[in-house]
Amino acid sequence: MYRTNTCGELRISDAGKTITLAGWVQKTREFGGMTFVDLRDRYGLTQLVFNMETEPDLCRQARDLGREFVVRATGKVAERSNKNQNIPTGDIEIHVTKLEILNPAEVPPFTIEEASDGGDEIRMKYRYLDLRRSPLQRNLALRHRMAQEIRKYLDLQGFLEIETPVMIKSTPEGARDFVVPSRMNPGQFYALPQSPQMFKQLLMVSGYDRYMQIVKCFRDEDLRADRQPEFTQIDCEMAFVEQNDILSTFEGMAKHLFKHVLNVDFDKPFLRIPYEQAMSEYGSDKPDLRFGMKIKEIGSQVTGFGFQVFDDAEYTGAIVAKGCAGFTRRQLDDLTEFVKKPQIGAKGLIYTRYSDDGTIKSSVDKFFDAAALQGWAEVTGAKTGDLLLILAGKKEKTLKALGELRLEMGRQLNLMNKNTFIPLWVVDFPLVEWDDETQRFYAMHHPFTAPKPEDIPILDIDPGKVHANAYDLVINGVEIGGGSIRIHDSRLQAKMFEVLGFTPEQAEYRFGFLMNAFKYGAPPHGGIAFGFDRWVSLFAGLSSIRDVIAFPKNNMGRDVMQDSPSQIDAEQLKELNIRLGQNEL
RNA sequence: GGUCGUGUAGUUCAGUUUGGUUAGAAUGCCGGCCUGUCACGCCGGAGGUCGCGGGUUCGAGUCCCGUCGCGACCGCCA
Repeated sequence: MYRTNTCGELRISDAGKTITLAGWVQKTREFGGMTFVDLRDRYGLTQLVFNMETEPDLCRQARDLGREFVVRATGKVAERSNKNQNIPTGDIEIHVTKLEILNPAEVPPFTIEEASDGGDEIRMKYRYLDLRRSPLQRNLALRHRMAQEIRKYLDLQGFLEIETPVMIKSTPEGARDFVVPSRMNPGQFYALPQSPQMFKQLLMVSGYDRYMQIVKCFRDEDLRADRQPEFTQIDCEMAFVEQNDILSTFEGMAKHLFKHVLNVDFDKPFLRIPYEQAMSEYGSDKPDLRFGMKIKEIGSQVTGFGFQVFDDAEYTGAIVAKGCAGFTRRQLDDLTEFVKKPQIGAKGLIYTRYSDDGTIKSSVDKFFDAAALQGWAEVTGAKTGDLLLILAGKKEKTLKALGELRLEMGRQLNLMNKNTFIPLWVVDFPLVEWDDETQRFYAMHHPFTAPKPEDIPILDIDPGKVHANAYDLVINGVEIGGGSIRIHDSRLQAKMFEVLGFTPEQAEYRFGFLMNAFKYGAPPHGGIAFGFDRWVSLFAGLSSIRDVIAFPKNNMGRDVMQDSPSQIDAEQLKELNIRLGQNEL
């Protein structure tokens, strides 16, 4: 046997046993007469002891060990005279009788400990070293645990895990595709799937009425801390269901995960909020409900006083920051700067302080008297001691800005505890959105999403007003997953393509196989897909998904360890029938 | 495509506002001392194209222009 135990399991009850451990040297501490070595593996840290008086050769050998040497040590488990409360193996140590260096190591560029001294860049370059650290190992173990629990739950619900192809047909709708040239079919390309959307719908047509897959998806779009070019979805589809069947099945899955991974119970059903309410109350389609501070419309209260900004505004809204009447001029200026950033895009910020001493002071006192300001308090629910923050402008933009301001206040006031989880369903999304640039409607979810039956009559007249049977699971302001009931009627699907501005020929070229399939008895069906990486990072309390992916890419889509993407030889290009443009040569 | 931040020792950073002698600290590394450490301690040492290129200047880590890397965000992501 290579080793008899791991570095995390020995306890005081093992004292006296002769054991063999193998692992990495984390640190050596040398004294005149003795040497301590911390030996690490995936399971923990165990202290090895060498005594110069009793075993001088071994002790000298131990002193030559460097950080991250791979060693095997045999010895006797002994109770420590000085115990370490901080680690699980802190009551024991190993009196080593045999030490083997399995592999020496160069000095690593950063320390491989719980908290490394290395920054992101160097740790990404040496990802295999960073992955040795316990925070990363915990994250990947959490990811594994969650994947197991998901499969366990869905298996019990009768879902089949079915693999779908990775090389598929390119569909220009939605995100940009990554493409793969076909050597055997010169000039033609596969695409990597943005999701297995059409395949899972075909599986419904084929009668696999409960499908699931934990699957890689690929989107060639610009990245963020929570977006990678390749990412993992928990992809699911069900036949013979209505929206509520799907929501309750996957609410069950979410609760199962919370219970069995974090030991968090939810006794009540998740809140369900229509899209329009989410937008009007939180200025976001993924509201963070860990705190209130709802947006209140105050337009009718503030117009007609001769204040141009309000009088001309399509919309005026406010949020109440509880207990913030004491904000300094400096703090308010900073908030104004915040909302004026181009990313937020507000023209300015108006505020009213309802001070503890009863005085009311606003940044627009010239136009509004105390009675008017008191009226605002009544409409918004602002009390003595509160601060009212007001934005005005175009409705949609102003709501989004208020939503950002609300989140900023939530951060400043520490209202976002990462150990509190408030899940909700956002429902009744619009079916399509208008794009000014290309002068056409785009599917908000995807082109197979079913309109709400009661809205079908206005699909021709006013597509922008049609609601969809589409839903998102949102937890703490993070969109964890989303899905819809699908269109299973080929005539309605054809109508949908028409609304999206496809000619019948274009629809046939891109989606013909799906529409054909629907002619042969498609069951009513719908599904959902979850961003697995985001869900793991949420459970891990992290804001970047990179720390829950073993080998992630940076924000330019590069793997800085492999240094990919990279050029390929002329020979390979020739074989693939690809000629590069002048810029790339 | 855009906005912002950042790049100095193996590593993490200070120094840049106001240009001026030999660019510092901590940690890691190497050597010495130390028999109960576990962030060990003490003494000593090595270690720098200040991202790269150009410009201004008597003089540039510091100012200007360009460029590259990294990070965050907006657009984008059905």
